[in-house]
Amino acid sequence: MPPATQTQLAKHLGISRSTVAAALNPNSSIQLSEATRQLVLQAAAELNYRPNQPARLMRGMKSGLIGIFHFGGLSQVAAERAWHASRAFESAGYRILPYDLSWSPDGAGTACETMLDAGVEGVLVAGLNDPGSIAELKAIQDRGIPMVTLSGNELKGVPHIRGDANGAIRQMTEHLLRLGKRRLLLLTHHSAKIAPGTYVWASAERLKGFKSALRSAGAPMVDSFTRKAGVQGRAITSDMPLEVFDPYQTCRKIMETVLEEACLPDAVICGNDDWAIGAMSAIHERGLRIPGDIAVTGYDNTSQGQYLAVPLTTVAQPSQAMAERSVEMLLAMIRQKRKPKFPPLTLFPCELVVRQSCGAAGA
Amino acid sequence: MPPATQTQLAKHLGISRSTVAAALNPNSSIQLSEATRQLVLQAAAELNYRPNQPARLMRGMKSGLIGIFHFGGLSQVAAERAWHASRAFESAGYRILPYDLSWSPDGAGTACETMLDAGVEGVLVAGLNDPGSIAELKAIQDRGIPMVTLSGNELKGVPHIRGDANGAIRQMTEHLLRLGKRRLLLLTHHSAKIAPGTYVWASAERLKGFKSALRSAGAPMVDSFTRKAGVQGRAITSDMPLEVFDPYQTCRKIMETVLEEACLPDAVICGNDDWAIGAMSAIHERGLRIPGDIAVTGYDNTSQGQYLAVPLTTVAQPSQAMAERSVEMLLAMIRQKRKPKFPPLTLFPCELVVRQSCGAAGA
DNA sequence: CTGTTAGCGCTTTCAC
DNA sequence: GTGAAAGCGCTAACAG
Repeated sequence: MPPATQTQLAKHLGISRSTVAAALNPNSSIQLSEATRQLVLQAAAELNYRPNQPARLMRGMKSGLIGIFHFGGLSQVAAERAWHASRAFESAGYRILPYDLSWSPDGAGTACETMLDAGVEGVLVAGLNDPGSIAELKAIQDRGIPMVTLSGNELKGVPHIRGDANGAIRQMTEHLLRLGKRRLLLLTHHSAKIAPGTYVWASAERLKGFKSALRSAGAPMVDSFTRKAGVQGRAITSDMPLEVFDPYQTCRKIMETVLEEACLPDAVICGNDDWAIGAMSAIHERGLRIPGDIAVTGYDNTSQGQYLAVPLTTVAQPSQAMAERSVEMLLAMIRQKRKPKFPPLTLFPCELVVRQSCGAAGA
Repeated sequence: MPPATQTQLAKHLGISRSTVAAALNPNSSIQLSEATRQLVLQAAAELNYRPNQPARLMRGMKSGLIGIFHFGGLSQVAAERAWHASRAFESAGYRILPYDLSWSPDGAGTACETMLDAGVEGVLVAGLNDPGSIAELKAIQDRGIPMVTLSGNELKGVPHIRGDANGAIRQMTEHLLRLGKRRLLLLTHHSAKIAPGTYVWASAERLKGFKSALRSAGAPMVDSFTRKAGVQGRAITSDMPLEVFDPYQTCRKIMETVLEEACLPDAVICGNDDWAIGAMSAIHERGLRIPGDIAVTGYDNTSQGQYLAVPLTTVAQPSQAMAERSVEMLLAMIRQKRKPKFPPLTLFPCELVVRQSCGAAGA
C-alpha cells in the first residue's frame, strides 16, 4: 500500500512528470493552467499521492523538521519547556521531532543519528543533563546544524538559555533568614560521571546564591551544624546516581542520613521539587513537623507542590518565555545564512512561590 | 560540513564506487579482499563518511526504525511502558523514534507523517488516550505498517495489550469491603470528546469490576450516599477536560464537590494515582483524615505514592512484561510476511499494592 | 575480485 | 504552457 508516485499520476493522466511536479509544488517556477493543476490535484487525492520525503531530501530540499532533545519526560519543567517550544516551532511552520533521552541509557548517540537521518534543520536541546549525552551532540554541531541549549548542561559554542538559579536561591535563602531560620541546609546534585571541565551550573549556581545570601548575613558555612548561636549555612552536593522512575528517592536517602546527626537543620533548600518531596517524606517519617521543626523548599514549581499535605514553597521559572526565546534564536540561526551572533548565555529571572512549607505566616 | 559520500571515497582511493559500497556493506553479495576492505573503511573514517539514510530508503532498504507513540510523558506508567519497550526494541537491533503526543494538541496527524517520512517499519502505540489522535493512526495502518496498541485506547484490527482493570478494581473493592468500608465511591474519567462507538475500557472496565464486587456483596449502586445501614456503591465518571500539566486538579475538584454533600463516602477508589493525590488533597483541606474518615486508593503504583504523607494503596501493572509482550508481537508482525494472527486482546493481571491510605492494619 | 549500469522519487533546467 | 533529461547517494545485478 505505498502511496502513488508522481510518475504514476502522470501516467494515469497521460501527461508528463514535470507537469505533475509543477502542479503539486505551489512555489514552482513554472506556471500552468488552473485546469490542469486541479486535474492533477484531484488525481493525487484519488490515487492517494503522498510526497516521498526521502526523495525530496535527496534533492536537497529542506525537511521543515526541528529536533527537540529533552531529558526526563517525567519532570514537569522539562515537559513544559518542550511543550512551549513545540507550540512555538509549529506556529512558525515547522514540524518537530521530539526525542526523550531519558529512554536512552546509552546516551544520545543513536538519537543523534536518527535526527540526522531525518534531516532536521535545527536542534533544540531542552534540559539535557546527562554527562555522556551532551558530548555526543557534537556530531550534530559538527554538521553545522544550528543548535540552542535550553536549561540542562551547556555545550561549547552553542547559545544557552536558563533560569537565574543563583538569584533565585539567594532570594530563597534571604526569605528563610527573614523568617528566622538559623541552620540552613542546601541540597543539590552533581553527577559524579560528569566530564571534567564541564560547568555544572545547576549545583554551582545554587551554591553561589546560597553562599552569597549567607555572606551578606554574616553567617559562616559549616560542615555540620552546631548548637552555637547565630546563623549557619551548610551545603551537601550529592553525586548519587538518580533513579529514572523515582526522582524522590535520592533526596530522601540524603535527608535520612542528615536526620541522624546530633544537630538538625531548621530549613532545607532542595535543588528541585522532587527532592523536596523526598526530603519531606524522610522528615515526616522521623515524626518531625514541616515547617515547624524543619522548613523545606523546592525549585521548579511543579503542580505536585500544591497537593502536598504541606504545600510547597518553591521557585517558578518563566518556562514559556524561556522556551519561546530559545525557539526565536534557533529559527534565526536557521534562516540566516550568516550565523547571527547570540550571547552565549541568556539568563531569565525566577520568582519565589511562597506556600506553607517554608513557614511563612502569610502563606 | 555534510559527510563524505561513497563516490567521494571512491575518487579519493582511485577505485570504483561499487567496491566502496561492497566494503561498507557487511552483507553484500560481493566479496573482496580484506586489504581493500580495510582501506575503504579507513578512508571512510578519515573522510567522515556517513551513510545517507534518505538514499538508502529510496533504494527500498529497511530503516530499522520503530515508532513509539505515547501520550502523557508526565505519567509515570506511560513512561515506564515506553522505557521498557524501547529497551526491548533496541536489544532486538532496532532504533526507536519516540513521539510524545501530549505535545500535539492538534492530534497525531503531523506526528504520523513524520513517522511515515522517517520510514518506520512498525509502530507501537503506547498509552494513547486522546480521542482524535487514535483515528489519525489509520494513516499508518492503511499503509500496511504493523501496529500494536499497548494500554490506551484500542484501534480496530490492531492487537491490543492492557492490564486487567476489571479484575484489579474488583479486588480493590473486595479489599475495602473486607476492611469494613460501607460507602464506596469510584472515580473515573471518560472524555466527552471521545468518538461514539469507541469502547473506553479504562472507565468501563473499572466500573465493571466495581459493580461485580458490590453485587457479590449484595450491595446496591446508588446515585448519592444515604445513612442507611449496609454497603452502598456509587460511581462518578467525569468528562471534565484534563489539564496537561496538572493531572491532580480534576479529581480534586470532583472530590471537593462530593465533600459538600450530606453523606460522605468512607472509601474512594480513584482511576489512577494522580487522581488519588488530588482527592487526598481535597480531603485534607476539609480537615478530614485519611484513612480514618475516608480511605483513598489509586491505580498505577507510581513512585509518588510512597512519598505521600499517607502512603498510597494502589494497583501495580506488570509494565515491563506488558511492554515486552507488545514488542514481541510487533517484531513478529514485522518479520513475518504473512501476518501472524495475534489475539485482538491480551490481558495482564494486576496486583494490589497495600499501603496505608486504605486503612489496612497490616500496612 | 572489480567496474559499469540502472533506477528508487523527486526537483530543476532547458528546450520545444 | 509542456516534455525530456539530469542527478541527489545509494544498492543490486550484471559483466569483465
